[in-house]
Amino acid sequence: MSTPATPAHPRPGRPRSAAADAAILDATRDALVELGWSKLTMGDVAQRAGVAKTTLYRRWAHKNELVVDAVAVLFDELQLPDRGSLLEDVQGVVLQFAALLERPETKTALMAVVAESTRDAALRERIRSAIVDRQKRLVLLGRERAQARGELPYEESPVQAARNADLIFDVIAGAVVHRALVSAEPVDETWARNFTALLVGGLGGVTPA
Amino acid sequence: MSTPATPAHPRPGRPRSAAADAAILDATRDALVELGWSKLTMGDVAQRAGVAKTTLYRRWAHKNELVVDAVAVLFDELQLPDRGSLLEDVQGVVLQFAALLERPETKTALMAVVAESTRDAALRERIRSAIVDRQKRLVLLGRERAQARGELPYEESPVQAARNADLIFDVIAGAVVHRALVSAEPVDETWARNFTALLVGGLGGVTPA
Amino acid sequence: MSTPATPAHPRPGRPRSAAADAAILDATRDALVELGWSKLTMGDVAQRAGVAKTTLYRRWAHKNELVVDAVAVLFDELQLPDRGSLLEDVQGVVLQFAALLERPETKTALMAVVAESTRDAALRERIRSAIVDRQKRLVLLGRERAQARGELPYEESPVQAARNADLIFDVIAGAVVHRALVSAEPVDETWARNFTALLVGGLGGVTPA
Amino acid sequence: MSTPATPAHPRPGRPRSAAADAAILDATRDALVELGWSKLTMGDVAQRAGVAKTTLYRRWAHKNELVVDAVAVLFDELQLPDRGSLLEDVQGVVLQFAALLERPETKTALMAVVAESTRDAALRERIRSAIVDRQKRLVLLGRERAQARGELPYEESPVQAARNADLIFDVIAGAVVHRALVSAEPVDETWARNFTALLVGGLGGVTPA
DNA sequence: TTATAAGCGAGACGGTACGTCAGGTCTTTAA
DNA sequence: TTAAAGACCTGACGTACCGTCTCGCTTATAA
Repeated sequence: MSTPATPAHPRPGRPRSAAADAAILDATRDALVELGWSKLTMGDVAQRAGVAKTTLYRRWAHKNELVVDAVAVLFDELQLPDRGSLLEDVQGVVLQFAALLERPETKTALMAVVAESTRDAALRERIRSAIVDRQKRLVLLGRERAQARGELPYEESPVQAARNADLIFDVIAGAVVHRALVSAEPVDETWARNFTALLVGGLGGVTPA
Repeated sequence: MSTPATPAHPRPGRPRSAAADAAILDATRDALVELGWSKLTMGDVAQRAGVAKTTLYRRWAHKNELVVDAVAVLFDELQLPDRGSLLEDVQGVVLQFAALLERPETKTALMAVVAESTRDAALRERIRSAIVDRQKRLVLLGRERAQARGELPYEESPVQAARNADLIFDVIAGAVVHRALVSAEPVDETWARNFTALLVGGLGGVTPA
Repeated sequence: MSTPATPAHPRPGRPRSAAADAAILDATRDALVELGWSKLTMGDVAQRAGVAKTTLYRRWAHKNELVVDAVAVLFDELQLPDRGSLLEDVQGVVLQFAALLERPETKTALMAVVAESTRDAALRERIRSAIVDRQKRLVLLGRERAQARGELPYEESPVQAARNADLIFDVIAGAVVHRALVSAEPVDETWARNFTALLVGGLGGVTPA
Repeated sequence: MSTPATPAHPRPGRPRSAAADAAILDATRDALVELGWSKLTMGDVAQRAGVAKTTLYRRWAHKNELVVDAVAVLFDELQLPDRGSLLEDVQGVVLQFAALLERPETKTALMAVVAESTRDAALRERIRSAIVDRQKRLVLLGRERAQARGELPYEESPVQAARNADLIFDVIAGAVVHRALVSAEPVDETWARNFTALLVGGLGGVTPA
């Protein structure tokens, strides 16, 4: 997947088909929707993509890496619309994230690759760089806005700021994932409001609807 | 797995071996430690347990159900020691939960079965009844104590109380799981302290170490 | 199957059910008709007979012995009606034997147990005593009649007589079995006439229809 | 098993290994010798041949077809040496055939596949084309020679000639098989002489040693 | 009347082989 | 060198029967 933008000396032989790459990733998402993670097979993906198995393996050595790449792009669609207040901004991103987790591709794939990653450092790194770290931007942006609005104080040190962002990311992402996939309950407006209130106000100040 | 307490008329034929049940669950945990979820095979578990494959399949039709049952009992070890304050109680259970997730059996298995459950309602129900619902006791007990201590107000209605407990459970469990397995960062004393502070005080009152 | 007619001192305990014996043999024949030799299973026979597997195994240790016993009785139905001449007598028994081999029970079972017997001396002996030797009576009777009619000379010695009977038995039985099962062609009146002519007249005098 | 002589456009993909074919058939014969028909397993054959089970199943769907093909070639070794007279020629082929049936591969396999063929038309056809029909050449050649020598008359019609050959084939093959496998008695010089005398001279002219 | 002993139906049990399927690799021909 | 096609090896799958066992129960004879 490391294609140099301008190859100084183009490698000899037939060049790789860019169309194949796209077809494979599309086919992977389709297969995830239809079959789910555990019944998705490399042979089936190759067939859907109209590509030989060798072509697939030349690009992705393992099913889990293929799925991470196929799914990662979906997470980049998440946005943080400015809705005027920290509370509303968080609520908005929670609902967006929940909607993403409702899609069958992500629902079945995310936990599966995370599970695999507990025994595979390379996969863990790929998930982190392709998905997790990229989405921290939402937390950073949200905090910036809240600080600009005066809803949150500025951190005293960059280290503390980073640590803080990580913590908040784990809390928001973790809560939504747990509600949606483990508890298997809907993440609707009500839940999002209650969660946001808890997050902003803390246990002491909780006053759910 | 539903053995009536007092079978009025015991079923005919040779009864199932209780020893086999225990041996299989033990073997499953061992295999999880050594091989992880994805490399665990039914045949291997049977062999480790000194049991025929048919004996295993007679009890558990699928690998994921077997693993849920094998792992569920570990979650029952979680306890909520009374450490004097809500903050310290939460911190304590967070660290306990993190320690549990550090164990190779649970680390590799939990996310995997959750992933499978997204396409399998029966499995989802089994996870809920064997693991999730059983651990909500910790939230309920913690809240009770905090209310007795005057740290938290009493809920106005039972419905609200239940909804509230579910929310808090998702937040705590979700955050710890996300930190430990997705972000793959250690859940140590410092993190636990920061998280607890956030949970109790909310975003506004966050003052991490 | 060696139950003395009048047991001097009947063994203690509950006696074996004679009904079970009959039910098992009937069930075996039924199963042969429906399933054929290779798909017949001990468990299925037991079930058809309304009998536990243990009851079956207490009587017959192996499927092949059971089948020999179940089928042997059918061969005893063969008879040698006196049709007036050696030629016609042979012809008659050939057609009878062919009809027996057309029955699905025997067709599927006979060659199968013979095949098994090539590696199992005990089975070989059982086949010989339960089927083969019992049917030599037909040859002996036929020869007797032919000799009485003056169609055949009397043998010079008992040894030669026995050897001769064995040979003729092998030729008749072998030819019919080979035609019916190996060549898989019908043993009809025409064939029986031609075969009989060849057997009686020899290659030199063959004048088929 | 239908390999076109000159494939105009060779099929795409890796061609099947001819070495695998040979190794499998050899392994099958070895396994027949060591284990016999009923204990021969596809997995074991594959292992002996140093081939994956899938490779085996790609060529032979059933054990019985595999065995027919493995054994058929042995029957092609039968020859009809010119020993000067019809009587001696028949005697010679009888002994050869008996020797072939003494080999453990054929002894255990022949009756077994015939037994299976009673319920499987495709197998029946395979046996006929691979074994039975090919060996009728022996009868045809023997008759030709005898007719040239003036020992046998020429048939009046081709139909009659064919029918006659089939009959004689069934009688010879049937008698030898029955003697060797069903009666389980040796086919030695003496028996061969007696049988030949009976075949040529008929029951009336029988004068065994 | 009560042992004692075997038979019996039911079904669990440890095994072996089945035939299939998926993961990856290798070997063809064509581009 | 890549690509498509498909053969190949490996290893797990879940099932079917095997023949044995362990239950609770029945049915005989002998004490």
